[in-house]
Amino acid sequence: MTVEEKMKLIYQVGEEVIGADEIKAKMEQGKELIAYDGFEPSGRIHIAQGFVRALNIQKMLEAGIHFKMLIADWHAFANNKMGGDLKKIKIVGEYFIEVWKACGLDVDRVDFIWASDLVKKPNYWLTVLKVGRVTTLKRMIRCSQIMGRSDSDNLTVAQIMYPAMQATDIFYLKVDIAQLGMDQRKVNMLARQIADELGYEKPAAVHHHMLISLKPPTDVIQNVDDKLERTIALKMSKSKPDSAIFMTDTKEEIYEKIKKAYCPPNEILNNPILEYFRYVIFPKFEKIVIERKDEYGGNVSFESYSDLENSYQDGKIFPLDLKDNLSKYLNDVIDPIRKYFENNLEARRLKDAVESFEVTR
RNA sequence: CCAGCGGUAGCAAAGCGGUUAUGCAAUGGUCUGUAAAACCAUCCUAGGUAGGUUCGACUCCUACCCGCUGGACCA
Repeated sequence: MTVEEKMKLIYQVGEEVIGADEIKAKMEQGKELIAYDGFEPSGRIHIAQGFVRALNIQKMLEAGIHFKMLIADWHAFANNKMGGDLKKIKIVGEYFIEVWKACGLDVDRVDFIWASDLVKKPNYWLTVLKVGRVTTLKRMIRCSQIMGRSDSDNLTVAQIMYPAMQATDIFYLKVDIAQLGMDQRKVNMLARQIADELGYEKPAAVHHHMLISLKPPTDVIQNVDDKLERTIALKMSKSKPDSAIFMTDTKEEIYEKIKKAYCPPNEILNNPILEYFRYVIFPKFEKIVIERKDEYGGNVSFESYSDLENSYQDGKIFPLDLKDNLSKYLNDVIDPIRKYFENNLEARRLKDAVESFEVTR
């Protein structure tokens, strides 16, 4: 695979790529690049964290990039997830890995690294302090966005340390590409900025798109000017069941949530239904068929997302037809995962355990 | 450690020793071959915790817990 082809894959993953030249240069030198993502094991897993995440990792692997997945158990602990119960957090972490396996992710080619192990490395905490030394408190607090908090929240000291840990993770995992969601942008930029000063490799950043909530945007969100703020305000939320499709949703739940979802006719911006087609369905199926009754125009098929988008914008597809077909495809995506958990005893035990836990925000 | 102020439903925010706060969210309905918007209805055990006063406490008193602000101590 040529460097150009690899870069193309990277651009498929990233809605934003920072430091593309740096990535390219390293590839041309023949260096094996390391990318990473991290996640807080915190309750349920929605379709973006599960299925879409697996697709993106697979693409990075395809581009010949070594992928490390940091299971941020200590971060989740610091952020009061699962009531701060590390045992539960670990079980949730193991469960997430099972979900990715079920999604067909080639887990043998991914390095799963637990934060609880990483923090034992020599001088990890010294590096956290070093990050702290070169970062003002205000800037660190602004980074609280990465853990789903805002600067107006009453943050604990552990939460203020969290971004410093995450920057340290980037350095300790020897990351060339920080491949996380748009919501993680602020730390990645911090890490880029301080890398030279602290004597670490400067990471490039490939930020993937955040799927927007199925619920309609409120006026408050509409009025937010800052692009990043908007993205974060609009994203799906684990704590709002109707805002997202979960990997564990039943067929009925999928149809119901999609039916209730926001979907303005002819509108292609901020339309969650179209987003699902773009980011979930088209990457999985080369061609999709919108089935509908003859009286509404009969079946139509599309080979690319942009064709579908154009048709929708022109009013050639009625929102409900789009929705019902989306539900069908989503169920096709999730059904094998359901079966995996039904048939695999160990996976099922993890899932049952996770579902018995009370989720804390 | 001390003082002042505060803690009310998922969130925000009032009054009141007895009689519906309210807004947003949520849920149901009407209207559209979806959703949204609009309109109507619903929201069940709201009152930090434990006691006390009282016929009756979210409201008054005491203690404790938590938060905010300021101060003291230390340096």
